[in-house]
Amino acid sequence: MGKEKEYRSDCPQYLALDAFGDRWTLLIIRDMMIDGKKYFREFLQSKEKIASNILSSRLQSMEEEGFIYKKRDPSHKQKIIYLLTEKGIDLFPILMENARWSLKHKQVNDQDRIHIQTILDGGMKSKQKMMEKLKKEHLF
Amino acid sequence: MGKEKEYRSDCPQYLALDAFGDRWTLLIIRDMMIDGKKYFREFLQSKEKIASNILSSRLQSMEEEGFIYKKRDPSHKQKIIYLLTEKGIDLFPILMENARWSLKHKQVNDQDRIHIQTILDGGMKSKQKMMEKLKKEHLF
DNA sequence: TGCAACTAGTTTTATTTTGCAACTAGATTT
DNA sequence: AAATCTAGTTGCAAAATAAAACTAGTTGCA
Repeated sequence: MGKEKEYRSDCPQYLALDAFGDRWTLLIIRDMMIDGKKYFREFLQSKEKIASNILSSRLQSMEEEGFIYKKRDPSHKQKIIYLLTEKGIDLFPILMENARWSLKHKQVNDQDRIHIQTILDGGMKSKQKMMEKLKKEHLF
Repeated sequence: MGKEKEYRSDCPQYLALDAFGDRWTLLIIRDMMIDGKKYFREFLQSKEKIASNILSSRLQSMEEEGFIYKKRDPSHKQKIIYLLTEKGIDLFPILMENARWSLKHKQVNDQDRIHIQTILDGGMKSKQKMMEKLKKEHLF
């Protein structure tokens, strides 16, 4: 991992998008944060139907970027558990702002609308609570 | 524009990323919101050096999505002014959360760091003020 | 007035990313 | 023992982005 990544600029926006601005990263983070998914097979089953080669590639990049880490499942030799790092958990506010925007401008399904609205209605307190919860579940 | 866009899911995250999750949209929005750019040539000159065919294509998509609109420049028959709609201005909080994340996790240039930190330090009030300013500048 | 520089693109070709579907070797379940 | 599961891998196709050259018209300036 001696390869230094090349950047087109050092602007905050560019650096953020460079880290997680591909088509799938935030969707995988959502699967982990909102739906509690942690296995490769579970991510494959999301509604958006990511291809396995793309999932494999994204998970690797996300690990290299420091958003997630891998753990063996003690109950099954083949199963890998994917967990969020603190850096990954720090993406939660971005997911929330994305969701807020969608609630205002898109036709969102009712279940998600209620769930997201509940978190948003709780303000900063609610957001921090969710993040603390994620830390408890993911950081060992 | 009778073509109904197809969606892989109705999840808020997916709908948001479908609308602005490509490689360039938020960078162009940044150019408009943060750097006050409004002409094609100006966008071409950003540090990330977008290709003109990509810029042309993205601007069209952004207009179709309802983020921006075009206006003739009264002083020059060829010049087109690109302006943000309210829907586009509603992307500002997302840019701010992206920037916050970068300030924490990436090596951001000092000038941007100071500017972004100032806005973030002002909390909700500061954010709303920026958005009101954008509305005054862009909505006619 | 004529030419250079400018305007928002457009075109062509190349590269990268994503998509689709089938496959793999090993582990677990029936 | 065979079927099903695990996290991938592979090969090819489609879509998005990248790079560089080009275009027709407008403006500025000598």
